[in-house]
Amino acid sequence: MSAVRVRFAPSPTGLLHVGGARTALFNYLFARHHGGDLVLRIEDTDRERSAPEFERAQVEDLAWLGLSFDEGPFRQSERLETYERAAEPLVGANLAYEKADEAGRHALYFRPPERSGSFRDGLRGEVTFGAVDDFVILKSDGTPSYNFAVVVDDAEMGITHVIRGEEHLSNTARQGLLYEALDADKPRFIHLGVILGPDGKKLSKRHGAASIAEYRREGYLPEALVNYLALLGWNHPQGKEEFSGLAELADEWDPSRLGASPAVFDPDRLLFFDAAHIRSLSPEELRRRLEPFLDGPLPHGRELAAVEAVREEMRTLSEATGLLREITDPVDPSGFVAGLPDSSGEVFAYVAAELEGRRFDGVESARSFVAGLRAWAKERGIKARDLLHPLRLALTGRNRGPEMGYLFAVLGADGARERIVRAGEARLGT
RNA sequence: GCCCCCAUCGUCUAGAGGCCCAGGACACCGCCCUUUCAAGGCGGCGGCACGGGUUCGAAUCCCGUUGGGGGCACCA
Repeated sequence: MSAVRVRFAPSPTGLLHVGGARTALFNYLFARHHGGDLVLRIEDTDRERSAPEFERAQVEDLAWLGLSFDEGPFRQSERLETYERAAEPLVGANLAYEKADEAGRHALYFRPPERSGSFRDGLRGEVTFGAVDDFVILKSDGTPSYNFAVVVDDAEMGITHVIRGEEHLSNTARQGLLYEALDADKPRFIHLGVILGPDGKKLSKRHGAASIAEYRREGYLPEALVNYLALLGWNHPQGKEEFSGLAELADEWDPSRLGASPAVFDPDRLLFFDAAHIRSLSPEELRRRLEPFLDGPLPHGRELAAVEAVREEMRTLSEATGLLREITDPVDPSGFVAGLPDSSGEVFAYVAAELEGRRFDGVESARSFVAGLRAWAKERGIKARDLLHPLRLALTGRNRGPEMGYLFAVLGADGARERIVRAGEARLGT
């Protein structure tokens, strides 16, 4: 059996979408699994709608996802003679004819010898069809039609497996007829179920953030998107659902686990995977990824502590700024001092004194400082709650947030002390 | 209208005749852990679209119905 060769063939008429990304991903994984090649082909035969910016943007998004190609990009717009040449034998065999429309434009039509037939789909078995009409193969502007260009290219490029969305099922009938007329070997076809929006219709711009670029901007991790998309129409033999990234997926990929049903895109589940992948990053790596999403520098000298402090709660990178602010925003103690327990005065005084001249060397040292405070409180007969909750309020003004150790580590001993002193003063003032 | 595809919890899915009065994950709810939120652990809610067959036995096979989706351009 010859080596596997697959392709991803987007048309540059818009941004890379979730559906396209998933098709690209499955082609990539299929190629990797079989040790074959993945070809990138740009289907830019629509002169009106195609634009180089879209091609660039899509290539960039694919790269961002980590999907690399072994060959290409090939552009159909640069292969026009190939299609013209391919059409000649069809004309000669009387299987193609020219016809003009009302506007006087002359296009070349294909007349299939048979109007029905069948092809084998990798996920559905034999698909039979009927009622194929004549269709255009060369448009009046000299560019090939989609169905013709695809067949000529897939044949010429030696594509062994065509993996694409199910919306192409009816095209495959036409293309099959073309392969036969051209006397070319048909590749194997695998049509993935379409991705649906929440309303059950094919996912599109109407459904909101459906472009990969947009997910990138919103701070989703490419590995999370890949993880989520991989599970749309595919599953792991042992039911494994969390994959660190493309490398692991490629290792565990098994094409026999593909399904043919449509799947509804679920933003909640994507978010879950994103949060999980964020939590699995090291503080250093997360800091690096966070860079473009922050609106200012991280607390100087305490950058990694800040990253760790928000890592647990973050679901997308863009949430980091807000979460960080919840720790570092200035605090106005007047709002909460009235509700503080009586022991707070003693707590604030003690902690402020303990903080004097101290330095935290990362999260661990802040944690052991907190452990010391706990021990002291226990000795003094102060409940952990009456120690930590007033402190949390003094430090951030909020009654929710990351564990206490992070707060000290992010604010620093001096910063924390200042806030505690002010809370203590505000308390006496009431 | 014509052609085609699909059909298990709200969603993603496991299930390739007995292991299933259907398992996992997301979401949701509750409990535990915890200074709090989140994470984590435990538990709950919730599904084989319907009708006929085939079979000792069907979520699993066949037929039909219904439902949903995709496609029928000189767009790809």
